[in-house]
Amino acid sequence: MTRSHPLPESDLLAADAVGDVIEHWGFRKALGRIWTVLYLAGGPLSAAELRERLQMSAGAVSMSVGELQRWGVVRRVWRPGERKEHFEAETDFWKMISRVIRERERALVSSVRERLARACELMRREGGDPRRLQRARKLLTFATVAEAVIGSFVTSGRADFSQFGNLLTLVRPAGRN
Amino acid sequence: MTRSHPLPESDLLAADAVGDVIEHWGFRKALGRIWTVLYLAGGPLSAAELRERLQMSAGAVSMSVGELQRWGVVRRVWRPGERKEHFEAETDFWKMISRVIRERERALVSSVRERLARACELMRREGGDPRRLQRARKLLTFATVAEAVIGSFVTSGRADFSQFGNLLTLVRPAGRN
DNA sequence: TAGAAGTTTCAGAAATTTTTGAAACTTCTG
DNA sequence: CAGAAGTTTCAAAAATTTCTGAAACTTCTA
Repeated sequence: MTRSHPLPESDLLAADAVGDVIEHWGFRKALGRIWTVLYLAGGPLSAAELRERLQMSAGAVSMSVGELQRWGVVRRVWRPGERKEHFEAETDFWKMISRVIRERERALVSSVRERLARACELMRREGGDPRRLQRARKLLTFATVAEAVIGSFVTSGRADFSQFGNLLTLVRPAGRN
Repeated sequence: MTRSHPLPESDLLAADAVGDVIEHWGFRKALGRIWTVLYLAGGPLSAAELRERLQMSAGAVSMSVGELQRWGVVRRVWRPGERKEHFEAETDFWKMISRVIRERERALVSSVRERLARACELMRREGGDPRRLQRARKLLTFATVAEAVIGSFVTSGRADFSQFGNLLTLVRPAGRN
């Protein structure tokens, strides 16, 4: 049985900070806190330990580690002789970030691009003010560029966007830099 | 009085797509829809027109355009002879994006960096497993790099991250790419 | 294989966010 | 200056998200 283990202040601070980042990325704050506690722990913890340290219900821990696993951010590990499941944090930041971008950001931007394309097509057929269509096309171009940038970011494994400089400029009005 | 003007399907499609992007960035979906309607309209619209086209309450329109103005994404324009206020969309994508990043993303990452630094400091004093401190420091390094990258992005006006390649690598484990 | 240990599920509770609608307020006009 | 037109504010309602806790389920052990 696990001894009581009131998370030290320093861990709380870090976990909460990471929680904010993760929330900003559209996940539940709890996911970020759990990952951080596992990461700082340096080794696998059981669901019960997480529960205890983060004061969550059994259900919340179960759902959260489930989601974290689906995102490849936490792994389930088997400890010989232990009855409980244990969980450990993925430590490769790049792996985690690129996966989220690949699966989520990409899906969003591609869906947006598709819908904008459909909107342009509709407008074209409807006829009417050509400048309106022009503006819609500008939105579409932007989405297309964004998609390309994200794709390159994910596949190159590098945060080097310079090759897209001209495309980005394309979208911006003439002036400035 | 404004004639009824049921937003064409194409506009709805586009507005909703942009709404999703904006929601992803942590704003209300309605803000994205309003901006898009204004953007596609190509010229100023009154609150009543927005209200009508987007089927929102007077209060919601007022609050939304207020927020959009605070973010510099929509401007209030005065039309001589008109009693109503009118609003028009900012059209410089870069201006809008960089401002949001400057004011919001930056605030987040800097707050996170500060808190992580505080957590490291606490850990150092508390003593205990030095590897734990090491891990916390790694988080801090990452936040510091992220802050630098964002800063450069905003000030250079360019999506060129290449100069940070080595720093990013610093944070990643040895292997790969 | 009975039962203990551990985990997942999910309906409802709680918390949070967003919207409404109407009153208060402001600004114009005759 | 009275009142009409337009806008903002904000408390309460509605919608949405997240969490809880207990029952159902699974897996291991004796």
